[in-house]
Amino acid sequence: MSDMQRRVTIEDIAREAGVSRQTVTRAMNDMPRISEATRARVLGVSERLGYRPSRFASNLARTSKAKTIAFVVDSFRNPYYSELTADLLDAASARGWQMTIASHENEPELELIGRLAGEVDAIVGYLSEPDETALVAAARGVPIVLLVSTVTTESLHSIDLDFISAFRKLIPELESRGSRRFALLESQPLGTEYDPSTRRIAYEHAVDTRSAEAVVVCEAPPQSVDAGELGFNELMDRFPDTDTVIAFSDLIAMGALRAAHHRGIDVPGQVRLVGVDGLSLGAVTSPALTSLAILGTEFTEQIADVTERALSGAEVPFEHRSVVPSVIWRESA
Amino acid sequence: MSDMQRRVTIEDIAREAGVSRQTVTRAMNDMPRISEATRARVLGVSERLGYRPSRFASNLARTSKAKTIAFVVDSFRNPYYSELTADLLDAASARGWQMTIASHENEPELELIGRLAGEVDAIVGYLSEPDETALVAAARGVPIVLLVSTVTTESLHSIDLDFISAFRKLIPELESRGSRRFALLESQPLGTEYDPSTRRIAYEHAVDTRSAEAVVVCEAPPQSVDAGELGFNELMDRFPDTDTVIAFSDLIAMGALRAAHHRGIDVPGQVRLVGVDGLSLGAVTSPALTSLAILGTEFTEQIADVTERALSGAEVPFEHRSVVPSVIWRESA
DNA sequence: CTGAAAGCGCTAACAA
DNA sequence: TTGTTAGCGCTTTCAG
Repeated sequence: MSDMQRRVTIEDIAREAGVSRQTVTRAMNDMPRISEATRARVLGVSERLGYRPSRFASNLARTSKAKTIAFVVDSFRNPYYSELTADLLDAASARGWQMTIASHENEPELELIGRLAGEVDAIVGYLSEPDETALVAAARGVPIVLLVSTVTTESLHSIDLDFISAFRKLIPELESRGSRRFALLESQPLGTEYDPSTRRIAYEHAVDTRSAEAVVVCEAPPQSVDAGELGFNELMDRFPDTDTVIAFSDLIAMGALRAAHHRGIDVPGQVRLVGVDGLSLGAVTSPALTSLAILGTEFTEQIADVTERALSGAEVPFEHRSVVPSVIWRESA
Repeated sequence: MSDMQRRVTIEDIAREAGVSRQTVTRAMNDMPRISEATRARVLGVSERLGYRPSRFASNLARTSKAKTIAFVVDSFRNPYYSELTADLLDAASARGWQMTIASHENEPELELIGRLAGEVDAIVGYLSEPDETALVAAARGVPIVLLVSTVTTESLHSIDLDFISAFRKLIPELESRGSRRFALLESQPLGTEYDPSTRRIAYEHAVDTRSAEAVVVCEAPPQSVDAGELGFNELMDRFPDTDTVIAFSDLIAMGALRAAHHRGIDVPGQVRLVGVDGLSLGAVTSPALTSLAILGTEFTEQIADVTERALSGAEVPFEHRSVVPSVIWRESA
C-alpha cells in the first residue's frame, strides 16, 4: 500500500527540511555557503529519513573522472593471487584508481564479466573463458586486460609470462652451482583433465632428456602444500638420484620442503629446491625458498600500464606484452 | 586547439553511424530489436572512436540497485587481512554486492574515506581515525561499519572482538591440559608508542598474577614472523619456566615456532603454543598451530549483516555487535 | 526494426 | 546564505 520502497532522494529531504535541493547538496557534501544551522537541520532530516546518496547520480553530475578497475582471479585464498592483488592495488592507487575484486569461484565467468562491466571501467585478470568473442560481448564496451600463459588473442589486451626464457636462464645457473639431475613437481588443478602447463613445457625445453622425464604431477588446490608434500615423496621414490627439484609454485615447494625434512633430506645440501611465484611467504621458511619470481617483477607495472591505455580509449591496437620471471636466490638453491 | 579531450558519448557514435542514440544503446548492450547489420556497424564505429561507456550514466538511467562496499584495512600483505578479505568477498558476492578494497598505507585516512565515499555505498573496515565526527563528515552520508577492538562510538555501526570472554575460556582449557606458567608474546606496531592491546588486557585478566607479568612485546610488521622469533627467544630467556606461550597473532606464533625449533624446544611437548587469528596458514606449519580464531567464526557474517542494515538506510539506531573468538585446536597446544 | 521524448538523482553555474 | 536553471550520459517508455 504505502511507499513502494521508493528511493529517498535529496528532493525528499529538501521538502521535509523546507529548503532547496541545492542546499541539501551543500549540507551533505560539507560545502561552503550554508549556515551551520541549516546544515545541521538538513543532516538531521537526512539521517531521520535514512537517506543514502546515489553515487551514480552524483558522479554523473560532477562529470567525475574517477576510474575503477576490477581484478578477477581464481581465489583470493591463494597467496599468489592475494599478494598480486596487493601489488596491483598499490599500482592502482598510485594512479588514482579504485579497485574492486572478484573471483569466479562461485559464478559463471561470463555472468561475472557482465555484472562487472556495469560497475567498472576496465576488467583485468585471469580469465578462463576460451571464447574471446563471448568475452568481449559480455563486457559491453568495457576493456579487458587478460593475464594468461599463452596468448592466442587479437581482440583483447594481454600480458603473459615467458617461462621459456626464464627456464633457459634458470637451468644453466643451477648447473653452474652443481645441479645435474633435475626433476619437476608439476601441478594440475583438482578434478580436471591433465594438460601440460607452460611451465612444464618450458622445463622440458631447458633440461636434458633424462631430466625431462622426471616429472611428477600433483593435484594442487585447495591445499597445495599437502599436494607438494605428497608429490615430493613420490618424486624421490621414483627418481632417487634427483639433485634439484623445481616446483610448479612456491606453495608446492613449501610442501616439498616439509617432506624433505621428514625424510631427513637436507635442502639445499642434498637436494636443491626452487619454487615459482616469488611469494614473500617464501622468505620465512627454513631454509628460505629460492623462487622463479613473478611477484615483485615488472609484471605488475606492465599490467597497470596496459590497463592505463585500455582506460584511455586509445584508438591504438590491442597491446600484447610479455614478461620474463626472474630468480630470487634465497637459501634453498 | 582541437578536441579538448571531450568524452566520446553515444551521441557521437549515433551521429557518426547515422542512427539514433537509442540504437547505439541497443547495439552496445546486446539488446534485441536491432538488425545484425546495424549492430555490427555501430560496434565498429564505437571501437574506432574509442568509446568508453559511462557506468554512472547507465546505472543512473537504469535505476540500478547495484551495491558496492569498500573494505579498508591496514595492508593486504598481512595474511590476516587478506584471508578476511576473501571471507568477506564471499559474503558480499552472496548478497550481490561488489567489493572494492583499499588500504590506508599510503594515504591519510580521512582523504581515503572521502574518495571512497564518492564511489561506494558503504565503507567497512579497520579505521584508526579517533575523531568520529570527522569520519562521519568525510563519509558524506555514506554509512560506515567500523571494525574495532574497543568501541566507544555512538554514531557509527561497529563490530568488535570480545577477547575478555575468549581468554576467560581459553586459559582454563589450557590449564586442564596441564598448563601452569603462561606467557604472552605481545605485539606493538612498529615505531609507535606502546599501548597495551586489548588482547594483553584480556590475557592479564584471565591468568594468575605471576603469568600476568610474563609478557614480552615484539615490534611487529612488516615481518611479524621474525619479530615472533626474536620475541620468543627473549621470552624464554627471561621466563624460562614458561610452559605455555600465547602469541598476539598467528604470524608471531609462527616465528615463535621457528625459534623453538632452533632452541631444541619441543612444541607442544615442552612448551605449548597458541596463536590468534585462525589463519589457514597455521594448518601447514609443523606442528600445526592452535589458534584463537577470528577468521572462520561468525565475525564475517556479522560484518555482512550489519553492513546490510547500513545499506538499507534503515531508521534504526546504530548497530553494535560483539563476537567472541573461538579456539581451533590443532597440534601446537 | 528504428526513433522521439522523458527522465534517473545529483551538482555546477549562475542569480537573488 | 539561499534558490533557480541547466545539464551530466544513458536507458526507458512509447510511437512510428
